[in-house]
Amino acid sequence: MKISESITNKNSPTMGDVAKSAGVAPVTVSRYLNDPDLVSKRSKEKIAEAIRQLNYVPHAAARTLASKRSRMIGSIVPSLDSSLFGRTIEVFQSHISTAGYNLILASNNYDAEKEREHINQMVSHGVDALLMIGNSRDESIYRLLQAKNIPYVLTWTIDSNQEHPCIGFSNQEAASSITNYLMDLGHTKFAMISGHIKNNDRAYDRLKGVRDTLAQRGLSLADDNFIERPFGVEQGRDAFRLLMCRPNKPTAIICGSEPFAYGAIFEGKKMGIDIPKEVSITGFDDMWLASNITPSLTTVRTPQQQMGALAAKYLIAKLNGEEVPLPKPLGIEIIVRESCAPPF
Amino acid sequence: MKISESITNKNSPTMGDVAKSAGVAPVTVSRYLNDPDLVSKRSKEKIAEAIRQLNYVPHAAARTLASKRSRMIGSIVPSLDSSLFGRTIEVFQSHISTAGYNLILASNNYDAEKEREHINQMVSHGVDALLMIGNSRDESIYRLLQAKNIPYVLTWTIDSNQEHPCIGFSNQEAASSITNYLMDLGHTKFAMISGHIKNNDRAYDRLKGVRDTLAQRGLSLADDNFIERPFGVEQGRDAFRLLMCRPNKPTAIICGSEPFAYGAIFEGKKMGIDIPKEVSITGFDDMWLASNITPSLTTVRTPQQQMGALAAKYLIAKLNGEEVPLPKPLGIEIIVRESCAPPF
DNA sequence: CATTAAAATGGAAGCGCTTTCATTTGAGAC
DNA sequence: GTCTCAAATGAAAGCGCTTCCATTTTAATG
Repeated sequence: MKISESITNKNSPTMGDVAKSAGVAPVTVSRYLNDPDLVSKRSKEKIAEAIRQLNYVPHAAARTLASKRSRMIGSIVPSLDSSLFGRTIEVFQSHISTAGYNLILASNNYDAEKEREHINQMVSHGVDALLMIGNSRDESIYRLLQAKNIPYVLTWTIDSNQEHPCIGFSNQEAASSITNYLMDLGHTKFAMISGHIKNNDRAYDRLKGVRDTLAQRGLSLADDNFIERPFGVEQGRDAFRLLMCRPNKPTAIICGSEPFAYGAIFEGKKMGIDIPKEVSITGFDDMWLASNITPSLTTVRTPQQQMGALAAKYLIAKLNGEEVPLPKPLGIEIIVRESCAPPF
Repeated sequence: MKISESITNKNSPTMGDVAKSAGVAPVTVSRYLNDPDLVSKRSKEKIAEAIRQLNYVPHAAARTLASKRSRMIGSIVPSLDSSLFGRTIEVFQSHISTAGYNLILASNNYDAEKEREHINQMVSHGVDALLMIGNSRDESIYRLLQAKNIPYVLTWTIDSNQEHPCIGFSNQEAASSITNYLMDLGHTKFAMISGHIKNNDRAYDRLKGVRDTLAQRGLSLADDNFIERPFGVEQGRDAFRLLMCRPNKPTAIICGSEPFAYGAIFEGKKMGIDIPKEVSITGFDDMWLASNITPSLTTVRTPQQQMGALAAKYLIAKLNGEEVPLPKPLGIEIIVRESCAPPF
């Protein structure tokens, strides 16, 4: 598309202007834009020329109002501070953009009330579909979306009740796998560093996965070995120090989010604690640092980009009126590296 | 705001419905929404009640069409893959959200043509303002925005010609500072790992900063000591290996982007090259790893979040019709850590 | 060349809101 | 009570597009 200079004063040219200039009716221009097959070759050429000359840009709000389709898809993420959701969103945006949709994005800083407000605003803006992270939100939000007939999809989670379409993986299973892996190595004294459980089903499920799996072999997570913190490397450092200064140290620390694990490893180095000899550390997500850090991090690889791509495909298919099967949970994978060893 | 269930069928309630239910004219409801001071207390109460009962959500597209204000602000970033722009955007979004604006976001993957398309779409969507990164784009884009009277701001850059409002810092000066710092340490054999220069004024300016500053002391950057790569840790590793396998190794490597520096440090460890004894490494941006990595990274701290906040403030003031002075360049700061030392 | 169906086009209504301008209402001053 | 001015309200137009339905044109066929 070319952007040229012939823009008149304040007022942008409208479809009517294009029509006049091309010698056709406005409705023909509309068809040219929305379904070119309905327009003759001759008209097509004249219209194309007029559009170029006038530098016409269709008025999306008017289209939305008339057609009840905004060609916008909304998304609310908990944070853009790490690249975690950024990677999902980037892929998502790229896919929907190819299909002619725009992304309207908000970050809610892990605040449920803010999320609700953002969703409301997005509904008001007439988003055609919505991508959300996780499944910790009020029922009324889903009801609103259903009432307004807005397709939506939840990522980073699965919905065991099959009530909502999810493109994600089982956080519980993932946590379970990594717990089993550590128990297989011989660990019995566990700790977990986790994000805040409240309003965060991912964190909650991971905790549950750890607890249940431990229980299956008669173990448990002592209350003071479960540390809740806001996400971040520094918080991981703090938690690690707290844990390792205790008389009864854990031999394995499961981190519910990767930055915690990085923090633990950094702090271990500073404290002169050998990882994995003295304590094993696991991460969650497999971000780029995991393979580069020393010791490299044993972690769970989550399908960050795949979720973005599949979520986009799902929603677009839905918007095209196709019958889409409820997506299946995605697989996760334990990436074994150097940060874990049998307890000494 | 409460989201309740009483939504009728397909059709959402309109302002007319609210008006009827409240026993006032639609226009009064409009005033209630846009300028409540104009409405009597009695009407206010009735309208509030009606809105709650009907679960009315204003139709943003209709508002946009009628008022010529979309309450959306657009932004195009080169990438969301690292958290670099994510942090700026997160703060930006949070600020504009407080002022009642929504963010419409696209990532263009460092592709100029994609950016142009996205801008066009955003203009079409009637964004009230636009945030862009850097200053490498066709003049016609600026002309379009000016013609449409859409305020915009460029971040991560300054505009020496004062043609465009920028909230940023001088990449050239920043690069110059770090080069001087290294020269002061005694280095004479320099290399640089940089992102692709084309369509990236930030990368270009940093290179220029290095070259010019070197030249001031009679030094220069040998052509094959300048390595251009896509951004990323792996690329940093590759470039580092390439550089350090040469007969005539550099003693200082300036990285135009932080992930390159991380890659260099990781690869240095793998190759058994001592940083900073054998070679000094500098980064650019001061992301969270810089202080945690071993050796910790001497780098330039860029005001990532400040730019987001100031850009939001600037645009909102502009949209409120206030006279806003052209923002001044932001300061940068060299953060000295462990990754640099005098050449041996 | 008439006939018919399909392709291409146009007219008009209306999406849900804001804007402009006109009118009504209320409060205070004399 | 009457007058005045401000506050509060309303009626109507119209933002730029799409949708629905009707009409015209074209191409295909006997």
